Amino acid sequence: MVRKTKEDAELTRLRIIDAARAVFLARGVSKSTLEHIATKANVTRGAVYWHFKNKTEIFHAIREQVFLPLIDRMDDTLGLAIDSTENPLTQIENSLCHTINELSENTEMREIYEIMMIKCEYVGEFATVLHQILNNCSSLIEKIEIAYQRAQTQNLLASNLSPRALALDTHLFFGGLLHMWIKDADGSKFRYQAIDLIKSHINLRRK
Amino acid sequence: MVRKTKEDAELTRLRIIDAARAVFLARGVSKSTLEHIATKANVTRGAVYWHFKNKTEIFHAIREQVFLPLIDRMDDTLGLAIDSTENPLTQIENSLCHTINELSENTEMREIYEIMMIKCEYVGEFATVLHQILNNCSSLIEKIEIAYQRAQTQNLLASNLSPRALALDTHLFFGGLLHMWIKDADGSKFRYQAIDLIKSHINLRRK
DNA sequence: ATATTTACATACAAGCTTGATTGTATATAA
DNA sequence: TTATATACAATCAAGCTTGTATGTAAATAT
Repeated sequence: MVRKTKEDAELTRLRIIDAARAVFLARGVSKSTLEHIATKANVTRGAVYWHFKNKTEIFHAIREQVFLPLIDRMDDTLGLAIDSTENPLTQIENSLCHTINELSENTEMREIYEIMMIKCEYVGEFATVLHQILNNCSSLIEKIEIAYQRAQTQNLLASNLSPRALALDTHLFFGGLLHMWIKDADGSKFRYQAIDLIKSHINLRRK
Repeated sequence: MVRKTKEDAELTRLRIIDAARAVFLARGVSKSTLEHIATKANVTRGAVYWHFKNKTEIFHAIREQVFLPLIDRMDDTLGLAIDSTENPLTQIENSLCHTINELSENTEMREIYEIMMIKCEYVGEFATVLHQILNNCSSLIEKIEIAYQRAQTQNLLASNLSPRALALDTHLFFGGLLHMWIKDADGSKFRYQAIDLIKSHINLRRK
């Protein structure tokens, strides 16, 4: 039997993506072969080539699985809905903690982050991804800044630093935390205290 | 003419390392060939294999060029000499700014950082490097913590966060900054304001 | 009912990379 | 002065990847 129904085909597409994620994680993107991926997905390279043009396309498919929903969720957790009533600083804290908790519980997301951060070389055609990352950062910073502006308006801030500066500092802190969280695979250095680190970071700003 | 004097041989070794740095930067470590490196260094693969066992050894040679001196310099700039009289917070600030300035001026160092951060896949034999990175971080954090302890003793701190928590926050901030600084190749997002970001970060702690 | 896609599997050609081997001219040690 | 180790260059065999081309059976359209 060869030809499958459309639903079956979509399943094999997902199986290929899942397989690619496992293979990328284990061998790194560059040293992962379409044959590796196909074998892991219990198909042949023919199937892979049918669904994807090449390895790069699979990579982007994996990336989109996690990073497309990411931005939207940020809006929620950062309380950017206008009628939000909670302490903005607490909202920032919760938003960051929420991401860490997601990473802890969501294996798929954790693996994708790990691939993007330490199992991938941003060179050639992958260099464009860097620009996407930079742009994501910009929009994230803006959203954090808005929250800090609300905090400032409500006279909740301990320092007289601008919301912009606070947002940049928070973003860089969290970027660093994510990197360390991922690299600290056994959890002994950063993972176990990530939530505390976030709370300290925010407490430093509370009046 | 083939056989060179010892000094000549050492020069070709350095030429190979320099070439490897350029090739790694341009093509990523995984897709860099010993042939690429040899050609760039104006030698044959025979010379490369004479000086290095394989690509991994070249990688480590490049890494040691920058990261071995790094730890020592940190001791200086962080003012860990006991007779240091300057404001500890200013010393931390200067230390971080000094690293950024080094990255700006020292092409070699900047390229090596870029290779290690976004042109290399930490998998297989490279995974051990992750542990080295984690350990480096630990010692760095300790040194920053000592400086914050001095600041606390001198009653210079605005918050009542522990020196440990402040050091971790600073380290994560700076790690994030380094990553963004490297990724922001055209300098429009982070590089141009890196020094200001550091000063804001430290000012947040000043009484 | 037949024609035509679809969703793969199989086969093939080409290039690339690696490691090993061999060759060799020259420093350097004895 | 001679022997040997050094610092490479050149060659070779083997395997691995990739892209493409072709085959094919079943689903779907007509």
